[in-house]
Amino acid sequence: MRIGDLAKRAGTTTRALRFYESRGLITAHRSANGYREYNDDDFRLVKEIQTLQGIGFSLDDTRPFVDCLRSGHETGDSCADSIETYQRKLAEVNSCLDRLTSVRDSLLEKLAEALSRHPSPCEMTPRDSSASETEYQEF
Amino acid sequence: MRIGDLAKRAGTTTRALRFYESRGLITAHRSANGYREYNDDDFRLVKEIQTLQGIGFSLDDTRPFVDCLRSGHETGDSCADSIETYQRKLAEVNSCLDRLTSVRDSLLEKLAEALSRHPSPCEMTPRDSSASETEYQEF
DNA sequence: GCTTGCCTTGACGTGAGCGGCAAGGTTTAT
DNA sequence: ATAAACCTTGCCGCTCACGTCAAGGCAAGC
Repeated sequence: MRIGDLAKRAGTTTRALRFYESRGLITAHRSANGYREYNDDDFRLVKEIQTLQGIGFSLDDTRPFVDCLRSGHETGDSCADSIETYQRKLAEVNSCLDRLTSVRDSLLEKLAEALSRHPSPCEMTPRDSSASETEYQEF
Repeated sequence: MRIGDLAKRAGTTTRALRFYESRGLITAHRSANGYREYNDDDFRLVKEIQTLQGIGFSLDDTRPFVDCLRSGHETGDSCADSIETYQRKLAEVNSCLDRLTSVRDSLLEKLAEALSRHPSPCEMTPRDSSASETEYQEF
C-alpha cells in the first residue's frame, strides 16, 4: 500500500509517516515511480510508535522498540534495549510524579494562605466548576 | 539600578529581563541615555515571576500576580485573578498527576509482561542504578 | 486535453523561554 | 586616547513533532 493508505489505516497523516522515515524509524521501499510502498509489518511499526507515544514516549524513545520489531521479534519490547527504555521512562515518570506532588502541595499551601488573607466573602465558587476543558499543557 | 544590576540581584540574566519586558510583565522607565532604570519594586516583580516559574507556571500564568503587585497589593496573590490562576493550575496539576499515575501503571504492567516473556537470567541490574541524573524532560 | 487526486522533495512555521551574536552607543577608568 | 564594561535593538538558534504551503511529477476518469 502507499503512504496515503497507510496513513488512513493507522489513523495518522502522510506528513507524520514521512517524518518517521526522516528520523530513521520506518523505511519504505519505492515502487517504479518513486512512491513509497508499505506492507503489514510497516503498519505494525507505526502502531507501535503510536502506542508508545500515547504513553508519553518521545520518538527517539520508541526507536528501540521499532528496531526490535524490525529485527524479527514478535513484540517491540522483546529486546534488552526496550526493557531499559521502559525502566528509564519509569524512573522519569516517578521523579516527575514526586515533583508534581510537591508542586501540588505548595500550590495548596499558597492558595490557603492567599484565601486566608483575602476572604472574598461573596465568592465561594457559586457557579459550576467545569474545569474539564483544561487540556493539560505542561504538567 | 540598571538592567545588569537587577539581573545580578535577582540571579537571572539581562536577556531574561528584556524578555519579560517584551512580554509586558515588567516595564522599566528609561534614563536620559536610554538605559532601563529599575527600583526595588521591579526587583519584587522579578522575584515573583521566578517563584511562580519555579512551581511550573508559564510566563503568561505569572501575569495576574505581577499585575496584582504592580497595582499596589502587598502580595502577588491578593487579587481574584491570581486566586483563579492558582485554582486553574491546581486543576492542571491534578489532572496531570492522574495521567502520569496511569502512565506509570501501564508502564509497570508492560514491563512486567515483557520481563515475563524475556527472562534474561543474567541481568538482574547488577550495577548501581544511578538514575538521579534524569533531568525530567517531558514528564 | 483537462481535472482530480494521489505522490515527491524541500523549506519554513509553530510554542516557550530565553541564549548568543551583531553592530553600535555610553560611561568610566587608566 | 583608549580600553573595559556597560547598555541598546534586532535577529537567528535551540527542542519536538509534525502542519503548511510550494512547485512539480504521475495515474486515472471524463
